[in-house]
Amino acid sequence: MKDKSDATCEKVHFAIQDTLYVVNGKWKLLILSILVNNGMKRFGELSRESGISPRILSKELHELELNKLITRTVCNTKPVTVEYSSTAYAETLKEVIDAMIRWGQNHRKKIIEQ
Amino acid sequence: MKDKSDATCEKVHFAIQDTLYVVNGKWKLLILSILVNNGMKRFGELSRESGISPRILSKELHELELNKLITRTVCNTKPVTVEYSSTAYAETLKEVIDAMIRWGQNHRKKIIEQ
DNA sequence: GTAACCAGTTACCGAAATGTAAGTAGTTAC
DNA sequence: GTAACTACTTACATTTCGGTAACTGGTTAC
Repeated sequence: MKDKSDATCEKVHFAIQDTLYVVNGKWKLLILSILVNNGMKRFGELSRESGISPRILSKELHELELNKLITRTVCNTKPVTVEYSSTAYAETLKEVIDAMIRWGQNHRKKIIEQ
Repeated sequence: MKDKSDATCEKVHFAIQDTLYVVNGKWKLLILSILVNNGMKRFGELSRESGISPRILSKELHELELNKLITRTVCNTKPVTVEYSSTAYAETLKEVIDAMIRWGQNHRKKIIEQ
């Protein structure tokens, strides 16, 4: 260790693992970025716009809801529609999402330049 | 879409997926955070401090090296030791790493409070 | 009554990620 | 020569992830 105590290192270790545990996989951060940046979406819209199949999307939305990152609202339309929105808590992930978007855009540039 | 064109949404989509592709899995961001925040580490140190088994650590380090995020230096010690360091390019990921550390620490607090 | 739309769910499958345990290879100390 | 240290690699098993296809259930329009 150069400049941090063992305990601090351990905290950092846990912190990263905790975050990864909540937003793991290929899709959760993408779904959140769509909802956080564009507001409410219906199930079908999310599926089409993200390219996620219904089975996976359904599972991911359940998990995000369990972690209080999105809300699910059933609307009294005919046929029924369901609206998914990001919660205020999900806004706290915006920092992570935006950092990843910026890095990905920059990385793509770097790769193309070569 | 509320405030963004389809093309912009698509770019955001790609950007997130690109980032996830480079730092996928349970371990890469943890390894990078250790190297970025604490400087050079040897193979054994990394394995012990992160709790990653040699097999996985070796694979992850190879992939990080391929993406120019770390460098591998063999030292003329007896027995030979190998030093891993983060590159300048890895520093550009610090924004993502630090955002994840902050979010994870805050999230853990939230969970414990309940 | 049959086709269509919405929001899923179920069954099944293959690939990828991760883990454990043991082994390799070079060097040093006793 | 045997044990111990370094840095891995190999073989194997298991778990998790993600994908396709088909199906359910409720409603509406024709």
